[in-house]
Amino acid sequence: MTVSTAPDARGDLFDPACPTRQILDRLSGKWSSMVIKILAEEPAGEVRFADLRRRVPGMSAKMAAQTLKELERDGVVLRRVEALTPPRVHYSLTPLGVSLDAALAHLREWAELHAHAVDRARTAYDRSHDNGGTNP
Amino acid sequence: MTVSTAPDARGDLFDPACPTRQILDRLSGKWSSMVIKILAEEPAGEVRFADLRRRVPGMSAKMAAQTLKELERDGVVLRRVEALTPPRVHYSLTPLGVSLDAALAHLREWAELHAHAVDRARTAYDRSHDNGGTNP
DNA sequence: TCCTCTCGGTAACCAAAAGATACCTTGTTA
DNA sequence: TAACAAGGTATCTTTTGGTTACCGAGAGGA
Repeated sequence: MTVSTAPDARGDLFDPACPTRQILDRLSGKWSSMVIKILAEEPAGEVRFADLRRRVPGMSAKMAAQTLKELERDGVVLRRVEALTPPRVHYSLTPLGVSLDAALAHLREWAELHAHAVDRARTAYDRSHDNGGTNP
Repeated sequence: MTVSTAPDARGDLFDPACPTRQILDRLSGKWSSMVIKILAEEPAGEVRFADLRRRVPGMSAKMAAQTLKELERDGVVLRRVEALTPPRVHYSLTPLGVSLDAALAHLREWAELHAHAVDRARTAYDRSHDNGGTNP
């Protein structure tokens, strides 16, 4: 069951047949896709908390914890705790997470391929709309 | 802080100047992907403003206008105005937009395929973390 | 011994952005 | 007169992300 007919549970989910919104909502976080990419690129598969933070410059501890918690809740990331005295926490992608990264890779590819086109379109739009020359 | 003036930010997703990140940021809007999907699925190719709003329940007029403007600026959406007395505005995907929709389709496919898995993971997580388990 | 640092977070507070709601325009039609 | 068409603007609230401080244990240096 994907929906429990609760329109006001999380804003307004209108189309139950379109889970794209929910998935993109997860991905819409500032750090989610980056964390997924880091975990996907790790040869050992596992990355420790502080290590992850070092690899994503600018991500605060709070955002790291929050992002990882969300991804763990979605079943995309696995959290493994070593109960040592300084507790070590390792994060890795689940198989689900690996497949998500593969899907995400298509979007990354598109972005890299068409970044220049988007940039050109933006420049042209700004020039023609934002009093670029027809306003003495 | 972070080195934001990296010349080869094109391959570095973790640089804010990376175009891939900007694209993903643009898509992270609440309505962008939905609008793209609506436009992509339209057989006639063009959708009118009020028509689009009717197909996306919950999207306010302001957000519709704002989202469409952003997408138009990115060169993904084309805006055609019929200068009638009640002005008719038609929106359609550009070829760039069509290719973006194709990339997005992979993510949609993933979402539809794994929506139940994500949902299950969430339920399990909530049950074991929130208050379902052992709460001392 | 004391001071500090590390690790994996959490809690409180704060700024900014996103989004929603309400009201406005302009001209025609019912 | 009201409604519709396609928005614009203004204000409000919610969400998001960032900063700082803190915890509780262990380890290292002075």
